[in-house]
Amino acid sequence: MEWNLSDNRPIWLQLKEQIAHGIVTGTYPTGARLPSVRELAADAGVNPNTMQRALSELERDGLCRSVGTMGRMVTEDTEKIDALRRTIAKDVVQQYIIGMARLGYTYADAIRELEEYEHE
Amino acid sequence: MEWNLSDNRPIWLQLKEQIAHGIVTGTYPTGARLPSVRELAADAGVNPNTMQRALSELERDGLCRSVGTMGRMVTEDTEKIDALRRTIAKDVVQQYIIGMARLGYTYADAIRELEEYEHE
Amino acid sequence: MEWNLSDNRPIWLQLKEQIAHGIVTGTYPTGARLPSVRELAADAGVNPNTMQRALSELERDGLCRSVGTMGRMVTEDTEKIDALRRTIAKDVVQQYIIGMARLGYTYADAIRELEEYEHE
Amino acid sequence: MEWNLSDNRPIWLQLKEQIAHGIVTGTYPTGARLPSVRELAADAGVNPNTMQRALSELERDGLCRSVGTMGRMVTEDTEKIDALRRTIAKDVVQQYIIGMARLGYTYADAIRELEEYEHE
DNA sequence: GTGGTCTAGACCACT
DNA sequence: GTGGTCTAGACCACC
Repeated sequence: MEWNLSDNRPIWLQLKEQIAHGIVTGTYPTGARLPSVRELAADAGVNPNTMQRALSELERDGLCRSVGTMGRMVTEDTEKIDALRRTIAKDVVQQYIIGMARLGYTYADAIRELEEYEHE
Repeated sequence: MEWNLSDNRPIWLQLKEQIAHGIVTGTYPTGARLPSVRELAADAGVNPNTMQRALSELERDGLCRSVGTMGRMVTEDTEKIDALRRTIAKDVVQQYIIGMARLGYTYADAIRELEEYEHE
Repeated sequence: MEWNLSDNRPIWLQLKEQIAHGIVTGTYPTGARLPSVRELAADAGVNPNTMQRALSELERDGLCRSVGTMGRMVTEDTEKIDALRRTIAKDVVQQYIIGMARLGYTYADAIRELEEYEHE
Repeated sequence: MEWNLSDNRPIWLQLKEQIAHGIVTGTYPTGARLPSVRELAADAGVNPNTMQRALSELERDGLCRSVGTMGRMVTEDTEKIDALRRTIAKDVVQQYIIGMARLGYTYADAIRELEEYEHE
């Protein structure tokens, strides 16, 4: 997994978001075992405690669960994962609108540019 | 200015892009003086040589020009800036499509989601 | 405040419960300022991080909120506090039933003993 | 046996109460041999002298007796044990009333809550 | 000074 | 080995 951490926002939050993204995109498939806290932490180059927090929050949202000494499993509740997908998509849409707005494009402009993209 | 540097692409390129973005969005208005290389480098936390390269490339694209001891000025060629705006917008559009595709959305889905966003 | 910590259960959980109890019983009145994390931690004889966690969880439940540099305030949502009171009461009732059951008393016995208590 | 010692009351008293509780609930059955003072003290993590005091008081109440080199035996006087059961039950009842009172419940409230518990 | 976050390192219980 | 918890100590942003 590729980790992209900027400061100015809590690292654990960014980790959580990126793991959630990985769950939705299939990096961590439904029902699969997640790497251990220590593995993930080493991979991302953060302290295990920080990664632990990210995973705890993820678990609180019902996206994974710990299975004792077996590690953590991605939830098998596909409805929950779909809900997450929609939430992330909403955010992508909003970021697109904001990005275009910063360039001086209105909401209508943003739609038009997107539609015109096909014809190229 | 807020610098957001990831490490898997050339730093100077990312710097160039972000300064270009600043020119388009008005952080560095048409005809205004850019901060010095050393200032920018210190602000971004990079080596002045790296920032120098970013600015040289920017100058090569005609988006700014050195005026001897006065530092660098943003171009006053609004047509050039508009072209840059359109280029960046194209990239934003493409990134949006890619982002949605990673979530499993087709091009048509991406348009629909964008159109539905207004109704919320 | 009197802290009563047993091991074999997470300390942060016990801290949270006891602060919640304090909110319901008026030790920390509605809308009042809570002592700082460091004060509470020193008072309870635990690490500030542990107390921090207890308070974060309390905040997540909407029972208090941080007000930047002003510290934490107990919520003013009396309905929420009443709900907490009912939750704690339920637990007290259950503990009573369990306690009596361990002594060999049935549920009906437990009620009878309670009713007879008045006549003494 | 699980020992739960708080520090604002004499340790020996708490030990005595908990052993008495164990006699009533069957952890130490009627007529059975109690563990040695040293065993009990080690288990509870207290000084043997403290445990010795707890057991002496218990013996003074007639709930157990030393049998020379054989250690201590729980009394076989079931009437005495039943009396103890009633005494402890009275205390449980009182603690329940106090606990509910701290939450703002009257004696009548405490009875009502207990009766309503069944219907859930 | 406040809350919040992060790191480092330790301990424990355990499908 | 795993997750979970706890401690110690540090840094930051905000007033």
